[in-house]
Amino acid sequence: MLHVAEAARVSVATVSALINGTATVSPELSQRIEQAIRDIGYKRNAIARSLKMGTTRTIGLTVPHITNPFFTDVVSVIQQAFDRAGYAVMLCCTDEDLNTQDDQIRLLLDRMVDGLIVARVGDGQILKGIVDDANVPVVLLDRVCEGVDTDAVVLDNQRAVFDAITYLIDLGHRRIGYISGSFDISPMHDRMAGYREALQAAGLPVENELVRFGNFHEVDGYNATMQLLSLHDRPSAIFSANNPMVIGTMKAIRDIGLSCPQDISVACFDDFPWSDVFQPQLTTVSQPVQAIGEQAANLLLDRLAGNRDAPPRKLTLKGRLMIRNSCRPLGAVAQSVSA
Amino acid sequence: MLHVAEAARVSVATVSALINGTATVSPELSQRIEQAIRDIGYKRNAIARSLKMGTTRTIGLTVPHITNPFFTDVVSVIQQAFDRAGYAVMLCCTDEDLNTQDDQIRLLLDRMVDGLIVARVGDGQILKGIVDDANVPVVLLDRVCEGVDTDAVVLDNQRAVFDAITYLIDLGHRRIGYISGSFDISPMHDRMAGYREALQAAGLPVENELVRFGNFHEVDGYNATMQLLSLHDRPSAIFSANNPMVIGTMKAIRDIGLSCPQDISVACFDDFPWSDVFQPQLTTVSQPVQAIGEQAANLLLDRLAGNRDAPPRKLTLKGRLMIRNSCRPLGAVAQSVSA
DNA sequence: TGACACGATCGAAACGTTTAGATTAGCGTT
DNA sequence: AACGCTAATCTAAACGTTTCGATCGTGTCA
Repeated sequence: MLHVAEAARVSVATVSALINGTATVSPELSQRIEQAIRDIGYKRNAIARSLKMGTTRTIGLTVPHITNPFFTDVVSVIQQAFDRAGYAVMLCCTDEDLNTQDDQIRLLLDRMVDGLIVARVGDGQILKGIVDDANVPVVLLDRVCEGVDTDAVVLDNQRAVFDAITYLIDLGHRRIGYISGSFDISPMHDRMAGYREALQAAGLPVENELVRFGNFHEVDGYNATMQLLSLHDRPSAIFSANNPMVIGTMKAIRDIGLSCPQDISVACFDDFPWSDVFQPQLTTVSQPVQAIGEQAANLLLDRLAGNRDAPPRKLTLKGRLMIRNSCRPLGAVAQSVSA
Repeated sequence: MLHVAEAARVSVATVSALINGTATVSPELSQRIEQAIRDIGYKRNAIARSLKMGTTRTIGLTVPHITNPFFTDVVSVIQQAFDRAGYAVMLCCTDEDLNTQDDQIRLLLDRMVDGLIVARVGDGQILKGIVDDANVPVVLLDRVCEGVDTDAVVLDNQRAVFDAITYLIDLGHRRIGYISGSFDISPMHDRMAGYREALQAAGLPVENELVRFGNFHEVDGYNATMQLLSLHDRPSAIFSANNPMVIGTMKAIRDIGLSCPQDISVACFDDFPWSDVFQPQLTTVSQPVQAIGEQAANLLLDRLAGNRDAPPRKLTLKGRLMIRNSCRPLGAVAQSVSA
């Protein structure tokens, strides 16, 4: 900018005023300055600007896994929204690991991001501590924490799973295996509650042997399914509480020599883009990824626009059960349906 | 830092020296400073540091679509690699749009990223122009441009498609439909060349009506497939040159009332994580995503470590044909195979 | 004892912006 | 002619670091 000012024979203040439109500058000087900018190929240094202004127009986004199609879609939507608003987004994947998450959030705050969207992992307290003393707005995505009182957009997980399990029960299933992620994040807690609620509403017992836990990865779904299928009285249906794990479920079913839905019905959380093309077409709980991403972005953009003092807002969206052909009717129901 | 210095009754220079280990500071002062840092909860301002040092320890990464599983995987690997190296990564999705890409690269350069990994879109010249006068190292990912002479990691696309098409020919297919992305990026060019080469090597004609173009999206694959299937003498096999488009292909086949592989064989570029679980299990060309991501990261990290003047390096990796059950033997071959 | 080297510490400039406040010029009013 | 007002422009400080060179004791050696 100094060079531009010299070349145009004006002060840097005038150059700055012209570039930012913060003051009127005469047509004559404007022209000289613009010419100089072109000649020199000047580009404003955003770092210096950030230092002075105290804002980077950059936000941080952390998700557990970008390869999980739910997060992939949400990240994509969020990225577009901030792109439109002239913000850059720094992406971090925490790999469902608490320490990684802490490091990455610190890395982002270090870099002076203006805001944070976090699909957190693990204990909320640590996150709370980190976030409290960095004074930036935070939006929680998909997963809330009790201790942290801030904007959030989540799904009505309990209701969504309730609907899915009730659907299975209506099909005649009585022993329904359930594969959960670990309980330290809210959705897994709520989804499990939906499972229990549906069973209880139908007067069915909640049997511990039918509930397995995994750490969100395909291999965890595989192992959990293997265990469920080895039970003396094995379930006739399996619900997987997250998307990558259901791939493990399908592989286990295949490896054990069974087939879906003939031998065992399967449903899961989170829709796949291709789920109605290949066989079996999985019945899934579809999250409104577009809305989730947009709402999260809007909440943060609103804070960034200056609305700092509004009380925390929590948006709860509804999932939708996408019924396809991976669950088959059982027993009496099968007959009445096929009749 | 000023406050820390005051609290510890030392100069800011000494605080800086201690924090960065750039000079020895006596145990006594060290202790006072560390205490002050804890008391105040001081965190170094990375923006100010960047301004002074001229480096942000941040890189930019642009891909056409994060929802394309190939890019999802590669992004994930790259993110991990830079995370390990203490770099943040800013992610942009260009949506296969040239203007968006230009804007985003400018946005990234504005923010003074130390380097750039680009899976470019469109004409290389514009990219070249932008990149030339921002003086940062650039690594091209997946797609090279003629004009731009810089580090790159790509696949041997021609060979990979040659192998896939040859496989189809060996199965007895003679009319093989081919759905390409638009030609302004190198892989589409090379993949098409592989298609032609395979046909010619087998003495088969390259028929224009069997080649369709799309813009990488599912809907494009759908339309292209509809056209191919409406031909008077329709192909017995279809190869889709990218991954999202093959979903469209499968939907078109379903909607038209045909089935794969009984009525028509399908193969495509890029593997899916779930491709061997659902039916039909797609035969695909699998790219070594882990290696691609790591190599790209390494090339850039090497430049960032100071190796600026080495000549451009171009790494070419090999794809692998994953044969599954979406292509069936035809005619005489079918008999000899089943015999 | 004086000269000297060395280690520890500090002062101040620099990175490239933004912006508050000062200055200047031009013009209309009284 | 003196005055004030406005619009245009400039000067200089500030943002929070890093780092060069200067300073100041202290101990060593001749």
